[in-house]
Amino acid sequence: MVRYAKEHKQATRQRIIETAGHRFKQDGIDGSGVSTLMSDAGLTNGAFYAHFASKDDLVANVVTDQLRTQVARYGTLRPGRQGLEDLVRDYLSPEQRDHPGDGCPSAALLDEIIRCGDETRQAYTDGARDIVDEIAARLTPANPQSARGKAIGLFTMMVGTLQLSRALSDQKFSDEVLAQGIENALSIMR
Amino acid sequence: MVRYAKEHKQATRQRIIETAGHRFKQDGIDGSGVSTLMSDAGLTNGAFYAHFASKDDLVANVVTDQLRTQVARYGTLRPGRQGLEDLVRDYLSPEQRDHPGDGCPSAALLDEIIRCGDETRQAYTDGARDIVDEIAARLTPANPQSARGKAIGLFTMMVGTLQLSRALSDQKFSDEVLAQGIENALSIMR
DNA sequence: TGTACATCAGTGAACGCGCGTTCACTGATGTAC
DNA sequence: TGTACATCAGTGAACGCGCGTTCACTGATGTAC
Repeated sequence: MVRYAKEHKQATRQRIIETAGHRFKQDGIDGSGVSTLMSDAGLTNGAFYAHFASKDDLVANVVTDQLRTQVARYGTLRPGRQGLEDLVRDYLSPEQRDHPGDGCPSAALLDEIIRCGDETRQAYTDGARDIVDEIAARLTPANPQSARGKAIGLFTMMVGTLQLSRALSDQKFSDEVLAQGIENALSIMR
Repeated sequence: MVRYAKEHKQATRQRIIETAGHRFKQDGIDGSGVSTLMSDAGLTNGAFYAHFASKDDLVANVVTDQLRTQVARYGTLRPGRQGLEDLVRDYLSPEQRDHPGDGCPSAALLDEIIRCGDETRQAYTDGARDIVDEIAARLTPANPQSARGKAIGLFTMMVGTLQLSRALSDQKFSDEVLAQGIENALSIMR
């Protein structure tokens, strides 16, 4: 009765979501056509609508997936503040800046998510909440209230710093922004 | 010999640049078509190419204009840290969040500028330098080195905070992000 | 074991649409005489 | 003072193109007997 392994279509769908995530972060959501996205996944454009109701539907799924991946990173870090410090140094590195496709979805897509539909913004909101919680949990057991405020500050500053460093065409200035970003992040954590 | 006042065409050009700035910040650069931009300025699409070589050319001019306007705001503030504090409170207000068309070009366009051509990114880089200088100048006469680092941190955090607050579909969370953003900004200034 | 059939993930051409851009034209204006 | 002309900011229809989406079809697979 089942001609293909029952995981087959699911796996294809997941592959589309992941390759689309990479492409969206690199070229933008508006800048990535459905044909390109499918070609990235080794398929042709026509198959798209067997997996998603619309491009918007894909976008919402990609945002969910990207933020889940982002949250999952926290599980792989050293415990407590040390792990957070590692994350900051990696996040605000020239490698991250120069490879947006492999990096943080917030830095790459935040502006575009603002103009997306409810489903996508809801998906982003849920993911952002989880990230803030993860950061806050590492900043304290002592004072949860201030930890949460600092977590928001740390997150927003890291996102803004990475974006600014990517926009600057003067590499020296860009490097300075990244380096100062690390200093400022560590200072917020203190 | 001159059929129209010699400032006439210049004034029209400036009007296009300003109305386009508003539209870009509201709907995005990719999301704003040339016909819409011209209609905003009270003209029809055909006249566009009498003023600009291409849409890219307009974008570069808009970015220059927007950042110049942003820098000019600093001249209207109370002197020193007090003026900066006023700016922070205004910048991270629900009004700013809910009216991107009238607000900060960095928060609204940074992601898209990253994917623009050299001319636009150069225009942004020059403007960002001026803004960082303005902020740094207000943070100190005492220690210029650390003031510059703090200025970068303040700027990036404000941009990231405004973007995040706009993306969140949960208003309570969004309000929290803005309020904490003010706390965090004042803390960096200290 | 072999053959006819049902399933369905994926194909690829086609659709209407809005984009950035071009261009022949208009019509209000100031100049020439 | 009046008329023919040159200028040029702006008009609006048209262009090719790539977008998101649709759809009739293919062909590899497992099932039935």
